[in-house]
Amino acid sequence: MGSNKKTLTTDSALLLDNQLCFALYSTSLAMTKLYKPLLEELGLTYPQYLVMLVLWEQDDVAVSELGSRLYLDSGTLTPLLKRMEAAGLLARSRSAEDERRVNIALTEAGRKLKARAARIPGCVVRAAQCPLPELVSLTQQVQALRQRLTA
Amino acid sequence: MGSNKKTLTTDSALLLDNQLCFALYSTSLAMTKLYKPLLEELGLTYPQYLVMLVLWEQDDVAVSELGSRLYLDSGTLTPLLKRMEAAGLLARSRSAEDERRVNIALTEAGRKLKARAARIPGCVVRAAQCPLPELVSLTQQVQALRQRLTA
DNA sequence: ATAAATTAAATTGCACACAATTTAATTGTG
DNA sequence: CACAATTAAATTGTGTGCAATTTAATTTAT
Repeated sequence: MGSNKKTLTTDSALLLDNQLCFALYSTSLAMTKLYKPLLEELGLTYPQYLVMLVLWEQDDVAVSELGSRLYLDSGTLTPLLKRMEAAGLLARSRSAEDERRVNIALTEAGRKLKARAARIPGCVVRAAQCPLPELVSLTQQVQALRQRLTA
Repeated sequence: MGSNKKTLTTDSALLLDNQLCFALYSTSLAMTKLYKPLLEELGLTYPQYLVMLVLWEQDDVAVSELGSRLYLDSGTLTPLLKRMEAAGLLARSRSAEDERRVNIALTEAGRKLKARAARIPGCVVRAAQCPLPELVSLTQQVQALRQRLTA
């Protein structure tokens, strides 16, 4: 009985649909697909949109600052920011005080894009077909989990 | 006042930390990083581990079946499965009944790997520092969201 | 029965993610 | 002051994800 129970437990722990990690992974990818057509109108990919969210909150930040807000490293951000610079959304410039740092600042076109992005959150909430309080609660639970995982 | 309220609402809707999508995205990436050292011992990447979870539940499935279980397409799965075949974990073979299909079957080494993977869920739950019932509840909420998004 | 439509994988091309390394600048220590 | 340690970006290489297309097999409709 004892070993039988252990086997059952082990098996159920390896079931795909019992995995929180897979729920997060597949739902995050589904979210990205939902954003895709909305962001295509703005000429942004989903990670680029995240960069814009940071910059619309606080312009002129270092790459490392973007990285700590988004949990991404320079290996991801450097090429991504170069593409966004080529698209005319932002400018990359070495900091004068600390030559190691590269500051990222929105261009006028980048700032203006915020107005066109304003409708996106509403579209997403509608697609989620879920009461706003539940979405807020779910967001907080997932953030709390992230905090424990990155601690 | 009316336009002021609208502006405030729009702004808060674009705050990074109010985005469920970003919570899911960043937490999913954090989860993947948590798995990385555990899976490295087994010679698996995280998406490859997901393939193994499916195959340990049901061996000998078509690529399309894997895709619908994992919400991934052949563009992702084909090269991934070729790497797993090269690693000796599974075999790819054209179906006799339907020559369009490619069946994926575990090798003996692939089946045996399940025993070594058995300890992984426990490690992850421990790292999440979260009561099991809460993890189960969160999993179900995220799955429900995925269902609404993919509907 | 056969042409058109559909389906299943594979392929191609692009954009992430990230570990590991490199380069360059700054900080800390004796 | 010199020099080791640290820090910030960039680079390199591997492995996803996915849209769009291609190839080949099967199904459907006529």
